[in-house]
Amino acid sequence: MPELPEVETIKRFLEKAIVGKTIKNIEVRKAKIFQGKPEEVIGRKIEGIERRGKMLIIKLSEDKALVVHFKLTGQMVWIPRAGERITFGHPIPFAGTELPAKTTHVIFDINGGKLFYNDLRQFGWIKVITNYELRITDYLKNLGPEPFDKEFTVENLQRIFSRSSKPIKLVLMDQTKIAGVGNIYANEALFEAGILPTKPAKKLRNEEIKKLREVVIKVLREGIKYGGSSAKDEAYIKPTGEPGGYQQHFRVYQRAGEKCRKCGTIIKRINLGGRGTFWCPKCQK
DNA sequence: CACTAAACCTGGGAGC
DNA sequence: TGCTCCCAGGTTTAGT
Repeated sequence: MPELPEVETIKRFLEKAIVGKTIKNIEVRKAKIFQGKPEEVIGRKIEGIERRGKMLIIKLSEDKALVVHFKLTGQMVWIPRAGERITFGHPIPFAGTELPAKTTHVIFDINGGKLFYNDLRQFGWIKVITNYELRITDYLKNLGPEPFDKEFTVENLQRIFSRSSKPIKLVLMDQTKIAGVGNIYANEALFEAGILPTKPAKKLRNEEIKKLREVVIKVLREGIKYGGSSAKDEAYIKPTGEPGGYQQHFRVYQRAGEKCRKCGTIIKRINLGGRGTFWCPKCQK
């Protein structure tokens, strides 16, 4: 799912919707998704929402936090309590259906409304951890730099790329090297940079690395601006229940057989590292 | 060590 | 209708 822009969209919404409120109850409908004890969370106040890579972190009072990974099809939908004044967003109950849906696996009862965790393919998870574990736990500690942070420099990327002969697309998507870039934004960034997805990372010229850094930031910002990508209904939607809009702007992703928006050449598709990989044979070298 | 395929799940859509 | 196959915003693990 959700890559950096989608998780960031969820983060920004939840900051407005639930920070300062208290978790009154949790209903766990699928035990493997909620990893921890509900009683360690019930009664705690939501103090802040953070994002690291593709993970959402909900900071709670008394040294606890929830870490959420949405994987491919995780969603969080906020439904305000009846009568609750809605000051932003326009909640649509899950594209017209009632919540909980059959894909709803965890329900947070929060004063002011309910937060639903839906996940069609059930790959995602929610972990309850302490702030200490937040600092040392490997799935957070081993992440590479955030594309919007100051460590995301050309020099760092030169070092990272020079050490790998793997296709550049696989390196872009390696979370231990760069945090938050997934299949959609890797495909889109490589098109914008004019670089073949299969080009070995160590063969990128300095000019290409400089350009790639810029367009990674650019496509992620665009994704956030449009509220993320909702290429399919059952995967990512915004916490309001509405789809994101970035799929309208895809340059190559899932456009195999269609014309390149820049030059008209037919977009190609191959399987690279088990993932659909799309590119324009004329614009990307 | 590097690379690939399978696993975890539930669909939607195309083709026959 | 229905069957088979491929596809899907991610990551880990087993196998070569």
